[in-house]
Amino acid sequence: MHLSNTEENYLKAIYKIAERKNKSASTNTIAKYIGTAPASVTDMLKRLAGKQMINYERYKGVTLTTIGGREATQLIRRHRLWEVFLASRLRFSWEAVHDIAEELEHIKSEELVNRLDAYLDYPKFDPHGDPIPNAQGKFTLRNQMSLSAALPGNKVVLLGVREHETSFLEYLNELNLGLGTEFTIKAFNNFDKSMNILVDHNKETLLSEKVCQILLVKKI
Amino acid sequence: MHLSNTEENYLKAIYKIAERKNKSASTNTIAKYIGTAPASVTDMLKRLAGKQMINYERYKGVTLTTIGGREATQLIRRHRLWEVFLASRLRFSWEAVHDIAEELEHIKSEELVNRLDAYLDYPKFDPHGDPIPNAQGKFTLRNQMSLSAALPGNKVVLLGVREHETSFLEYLNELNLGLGTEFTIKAFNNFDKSMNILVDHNKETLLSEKVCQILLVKKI
DNA sequence: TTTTTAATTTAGCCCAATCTAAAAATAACT
DNA sequence: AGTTATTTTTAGATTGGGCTAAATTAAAAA
Repeated sequence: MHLSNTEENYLKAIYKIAERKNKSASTNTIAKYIGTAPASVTDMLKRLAGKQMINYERYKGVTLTTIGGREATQLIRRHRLWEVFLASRLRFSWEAVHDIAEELEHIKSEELVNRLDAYLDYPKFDPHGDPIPNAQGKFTLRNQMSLSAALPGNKVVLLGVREHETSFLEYLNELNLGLGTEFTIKAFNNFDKSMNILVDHNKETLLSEKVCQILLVKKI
Repeated sequence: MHLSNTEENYLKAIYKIAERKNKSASTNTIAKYIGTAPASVTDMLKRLAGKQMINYERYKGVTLTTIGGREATQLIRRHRLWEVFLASRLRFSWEAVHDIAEELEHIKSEELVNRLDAYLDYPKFDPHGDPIPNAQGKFTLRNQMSLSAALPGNKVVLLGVREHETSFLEYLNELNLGLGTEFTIKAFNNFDKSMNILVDHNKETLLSEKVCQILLVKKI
């Protein structure tokens, strides 16, 4: 089944929304995610339903069908593999890879993505710590939790981020926080749910609640 | 100036036609090259003229403007660099790289193409022997001639091919002819302008006039 | 339960890129 | 030069992907 770039982007959006909210994706949510008018989303949902990619019933929100889910997973696989290529081979910084991979992910060649996978040595995680599905669509799971769930005194390592926006990643760079960075939680501030952490032995940093929720860590 | 993939393809077509025929490209020629109806070409030519990419006058054929030519050259640069990547890094065969590079060439990022160039060590020629323009758009020139111009007794090396179609390249593979292959011209057959060549010391091969015109060689 | 608000869909329009059929301009022949 | 053939352009339609404004349905509040 041939899908246009736009159709693929809708499937990815539906997949990600469902993943986050853990339920069917609504027209409005999709519109906000893609950045289009809700009316345009309705049109596209009808098309995707016609191609058996989603389960669509008027006013009820949508879910991916089996083949729709497979398409979305493969798209994510391509996106994240290209991110690894851009970061590890072309030396792009982690905040630069996302936008370029948004274009590269639409290149249509099974052979290409599998050869790229092999060339990169079958990486399991992308430069933001997100798992890369294998050719069968299976994700590698890992012990990780939101930083919000960690406690003062815990020593943790940063495994991933839930937000890929350039400005956010640049902010983390300024704080010397990158994948693999280890730090200690010095204090939890109950009134605003912010945290004080110690990264380099030399300076203590304040992280807002929002940032704590975005960071994925593991206790060490 | 933003150009759509389609607009870029038209510029590339005009560039290649002008290169071959050494004059302005006609509507019909472009239509045949792109594979669309002449009427569609006329529409597009008006749009490209509006964007100052071509010099267009009704019924007169078109030529690229300075900026149109620069766009075309950069597109060719991207195409050929991706071909090198696919062949040298991902181990694709020379007949497989063209179609995938047709998609990759449209990825819009100056930074990407320049980093790719560096990663590949600034290659000067692609897997079909075509020269790769540098970041300034300059092509590397080389002493080469069509095999048709070589004479019996000459020993030559294959430097390039003027035709990238999969089936043609597969045909060359069967004849053990690849870039860098050395062979001797045993005979020129005047009645049909075909040639007998000797590749591996073991077997003599007949090449038709058409094939001889397509192959680019250098005397050794 | 009725009313108000919010979400969703329909209706009608636009632009890019294509098409076919018909008209117009140029080129080729006799 | 005049007629025919070819090339190119115009006219009008179609499809994908989008829009706004208005209508409809579902959800929330009174």
